[in-house]
Amino acid sequence: MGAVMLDEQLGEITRGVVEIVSFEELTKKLQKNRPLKVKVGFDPTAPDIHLGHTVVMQKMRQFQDAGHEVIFLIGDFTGMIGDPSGRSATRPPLSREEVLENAKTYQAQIAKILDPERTTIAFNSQWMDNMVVSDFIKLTSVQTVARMLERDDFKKRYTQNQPISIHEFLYPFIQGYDSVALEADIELGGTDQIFNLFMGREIQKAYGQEPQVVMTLPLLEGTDGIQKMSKSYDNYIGVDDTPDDMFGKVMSITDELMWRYYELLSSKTIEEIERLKNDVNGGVLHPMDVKMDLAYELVARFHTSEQAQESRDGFLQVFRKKSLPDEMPHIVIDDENTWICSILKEAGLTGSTSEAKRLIAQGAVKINQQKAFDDKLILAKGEHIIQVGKRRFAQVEIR
RNA sequence: GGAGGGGUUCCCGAGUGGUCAAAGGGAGCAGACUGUAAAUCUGCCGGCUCAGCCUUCGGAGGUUCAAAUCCUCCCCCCUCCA
Repeated sequence: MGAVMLDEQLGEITRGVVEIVSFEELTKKLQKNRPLKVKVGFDPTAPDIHLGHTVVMQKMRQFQDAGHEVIFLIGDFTGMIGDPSGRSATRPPLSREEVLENAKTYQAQIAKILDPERTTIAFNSQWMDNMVVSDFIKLTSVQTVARMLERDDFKKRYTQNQPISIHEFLYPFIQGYDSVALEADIELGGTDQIFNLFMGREIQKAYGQEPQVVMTLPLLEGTDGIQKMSKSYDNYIGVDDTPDDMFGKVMSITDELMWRYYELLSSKTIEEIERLKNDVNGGVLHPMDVKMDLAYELVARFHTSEQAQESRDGFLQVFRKKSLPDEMPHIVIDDENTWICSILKEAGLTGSTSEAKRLIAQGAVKINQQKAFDDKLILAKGEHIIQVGKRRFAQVEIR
């Protein structure tokens, strides 16, 4: 590899990265002129890949394109024990079948970003299942309790009298040992993974391996704009979300957050994004239009540009012209005396009949474009369009 | 093993016998205003064909006309001591 190619590769690979430990080591590894093993771990309990994941996956893709080997490591071993990191709610352990099922879902979804031909999917149960206790104790001797308590979330919980169970201490060792088993050259992760990533280095050194280079990537905030995007906070946009959902969710983020999404998700360059920002601030461009472009780009990436076009049209129709969408769920009610609140619940427009009743009282329900205030209403036979709030629609047929 | 503190509705957190489906905040939802948003204001925020009823305050029993609140046993968490 020549000096020019190396520089080019370094530039691309380090773009958008928060921290690299260390740049010198990375350079040396790249000069080895062999495909490097790039490891990234994923949790098997939440098989839905969302935009937050794609930040690191995009980076994986760049490594692939540069000819390196990417290992998509599924932490099924820990998943089968039951990772308690949600603190109060101990997650139920997954069975082997469930893990495999989730892995399949992963495989289907990662194909949207990674090159499946050049992606190795690995499971850490492959080496962890057979580790004997004496070996495991030896592994844990690499680190001290004081060092473990330095970790941010442990420290926080410890000082706030929150429980920390022993096995939570153990997970970083397993993750670190995964790097030994895989002989990882590089490990990528979100900035919240720093501790675990460094653990990999320590453990590799203890096992006589050259320590992996650690690269952290920014965490994407969820649609609430506050917490990191995560399924458990219900603030995520999944790559498998329907085009309309995805478009709508992107449009619902704040103008402020939109720029963060541009930076971390869009294929636009920093300069282009700056120009957009200036134009919006200067009143040349409308923030809504800029947001729609982002929504379009993302839907087009994870679905198709045709679908992105359709979603945009549908969005404009519903929100700008305040007319009805072309397509909506269709449900059939066989009993013509069905209570309106039950219909709302059956159609999935509300979570319960109680909620339906409340929403009607608040004027949130429209039947055939007319606000309905009577929760005793009985719909006549035939087709009705029911709307709840701004974006929930259903076509109901009473027989 | 000992002493003390604690487990409340999605989250945080008040509540020590009736006025408690349970203060307050957050999140969420809806209405108004907008640009679909943000900010702001307002309302809702366990379920049920619903002016009534049913199920909730770690679990199981008990006392009482009446319990999240009192008693008994159990489970879990935290701190200090051993």
